[in-house]
Amino acid sequence: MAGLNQVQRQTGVALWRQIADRIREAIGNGAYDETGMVPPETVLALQFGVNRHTVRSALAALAQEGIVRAVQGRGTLIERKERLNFPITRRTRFTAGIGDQAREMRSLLLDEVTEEASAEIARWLGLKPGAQVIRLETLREADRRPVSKATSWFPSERFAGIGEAYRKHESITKAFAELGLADYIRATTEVTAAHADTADLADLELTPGAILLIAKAMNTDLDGVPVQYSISRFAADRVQFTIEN
Amino acid sequence: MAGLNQVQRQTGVALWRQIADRIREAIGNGAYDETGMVPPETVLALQFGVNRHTVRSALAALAQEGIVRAVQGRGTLIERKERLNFPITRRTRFTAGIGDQAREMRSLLLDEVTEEASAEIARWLGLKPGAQVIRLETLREADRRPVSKATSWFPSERFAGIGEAYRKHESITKAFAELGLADYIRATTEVTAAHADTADLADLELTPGAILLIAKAMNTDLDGVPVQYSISRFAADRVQFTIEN
DNA sequence: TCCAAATGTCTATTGATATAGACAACTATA
DNA sequence: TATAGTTGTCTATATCAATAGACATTTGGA
Repeated sequence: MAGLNQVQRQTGVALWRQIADRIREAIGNGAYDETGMVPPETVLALQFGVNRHTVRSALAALAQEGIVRAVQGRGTLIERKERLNFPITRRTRFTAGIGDQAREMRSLLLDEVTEEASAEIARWLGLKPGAQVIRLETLREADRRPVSKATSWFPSERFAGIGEAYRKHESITKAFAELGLADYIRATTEVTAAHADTADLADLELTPGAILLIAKAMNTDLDGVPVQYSISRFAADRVQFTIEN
Repeated sequence: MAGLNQVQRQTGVALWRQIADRIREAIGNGAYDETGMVPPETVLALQFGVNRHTVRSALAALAQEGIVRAVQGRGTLIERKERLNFPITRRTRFTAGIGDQAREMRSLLLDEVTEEASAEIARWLGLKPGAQVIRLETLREADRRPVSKATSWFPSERFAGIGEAYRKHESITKAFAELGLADYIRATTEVTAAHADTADLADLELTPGAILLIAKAMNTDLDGVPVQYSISRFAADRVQFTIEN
């Protein structure tokens, strides 16, 4: 519980938002698991050193997100807490990696575009700048809650029709298989964190100030030839990455 | 440059702070590298759709952080942009990993405590709960800028005196070597992201709302016996992790 | 030397944020 | 069926955040 009662003033971040962020994280970390409830508003106000109304603003925001539900006379109940574990290995696959952590996994194809590779994409895929690549915009959900949004690039020639295959199977692995690539390997992953921009806020159903874990990944076939480069943006309060060496 | 002009109102995060965060990130991503300057205030105000005074608040905050410096009549110069790359492999070592990305690396020992292992720490280190462990609190700096703050636990019996050794060498690797452990391996790393709490804000010289990349790591000796468990908190706008498989 | 372009400063006004206090409404339980 | 404990609602006030406009000051180049 220590470290929870820390908020700062005049920083451009409203107190109610700082408090909402702290409570959301505390819930995710399993504090309050014994009671299944958030402490009373008066107690939280005392802990954070703010007025009860300020705490109420924070709880209202969390209720809006569906994380808690206030019941007059009883208290504020915790509705949902989840943090998926996403292992990163040579054999990283999104759907299989989530496995039984969610009952229902969905992968939606938002957009498919054939375009010329930028310098960066060409470098990652080992192509000449300006070579044709297929770009897929995808959204992944676990139990109907958006988990990540990804942009993926594929060499156009080798993987023509991957968009259609992905839409059908809702899986990169199966789409690759349909196009004759039976196996592939995660070569590199770069992880950073940043604030969500407006588009991500909307697609991932987040609130401003929310954090994204960003994974830039390159997959190769068994011969080491790049087959996919992707930039995935994960809602940081819903996932963690695990790297096993 | 796309996606830069996105701010939201009435979210508990002041516009000037949202704008400051976006500009800081844009600088880190190498936008503005051609000129070495941030666009004029009037241009930024137009891009973000806010008043020029609001942009000035954002730039004032960045100037306070030492990232930009405004010069009347000329413009706003970029003073500093850095994002260290931190590779995560079986042979992950902090100091060697940063390598030549910084001229000067420092590792400070803030605190050393011998305590009983919590259930979680005992599990990670393969000890019985309540076994004696040594906890080190450390702060790492690159070119005098704090990069990460870490809490590490070691089996007390095997690594008595590691605090002193670390203080002397400013390196876990060298401290291990002095205590007879010539080599070790990074077994697992868990990566999450969260908002910085007050203690981290102070130690890492961040502003509220700042993001941390959090790496929970376990190192073993060559026989697979755990030798260290650590929780490191990195300033997200100063680092990225790279996982090579 | 002048002028365009940029940052610096000031005043005024509006809306969002935070505090303060009082009381109503509801729940569970003694 | 009281009553303690909790959330819900209302009013009032002070401070911060954002907009708006005007003008000063500095720089660099035509």
